Amino acid sequence: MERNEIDDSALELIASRFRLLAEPMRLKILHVLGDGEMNVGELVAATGANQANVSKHLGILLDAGVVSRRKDGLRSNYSVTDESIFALCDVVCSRLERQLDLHREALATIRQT
Amino acid sequence: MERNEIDDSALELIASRFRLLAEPMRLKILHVLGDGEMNVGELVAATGANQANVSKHLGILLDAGVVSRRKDGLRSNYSVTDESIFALCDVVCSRLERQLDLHREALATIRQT
DNA sequence: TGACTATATCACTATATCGTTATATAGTCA
DNA sequence: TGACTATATAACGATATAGTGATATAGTCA
Repeated sequence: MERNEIDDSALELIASRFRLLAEPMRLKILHVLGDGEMNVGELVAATGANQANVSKHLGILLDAGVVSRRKDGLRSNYSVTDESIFALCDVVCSRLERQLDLHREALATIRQT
Repeated sequence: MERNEIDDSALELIASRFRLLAEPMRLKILHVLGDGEMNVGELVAATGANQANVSKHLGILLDAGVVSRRKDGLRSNYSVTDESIFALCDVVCSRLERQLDLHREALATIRQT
């Protein structure tokens, strides 16, 4: 492997991590789970989504190792184990806010000329 | 809007930011652009991808405000304007490395028992 | 045991988007 | 002007995946 060349499988790995967060519903689930452990029923109520859909997304997050599952009788309790998720969202939010600020400034500048 | 409820359009905005980085080819282009401004031909050579494909991805990155374009005659020179991209990749890479370490440790533990 | 409940999974449709070929656009230079 | 070049765009097939209704699975409790 050449220096400064990037391994395609590494790229795919990184991309798949971002793909995980590229769905609004998964972001919503993770945000809700930020308050602490919750079972599927509670998540369905909190997100307003279909039970099958919530379960599917939880399965995807579980496979990726972002959340963990604690079974208790009929219930499945999920919680976030990968806190770096929140760091990523913070970076994105800050950047988006800054971008909006810049646009606002640009508009103001145009108006006053 | 309720407190602690998240606006769906905000979720979509954040998700779209992650979606931008959820493609190996775009990550490759951004990584190459990390070394400095480059035109499309150079990027085609550096990535080994099809010209139409590189142009399309550059267009997407441009629309998102992640890169900027400086036209010079026939050439289009692109450069990264949103450095937060690299911060995001760093967080993901660190986390992936850590996850691999944990798996390695787990395997080692099993072996020695 | 049998009715009931919570969750996971299956099968399916709808949609988004990647990569590609062909072509349009626009700048350069003889 | 006309041939040539660099980039952007259009059109299209292939693939991935989100959301949904139906159903399987497995635990609970009378």
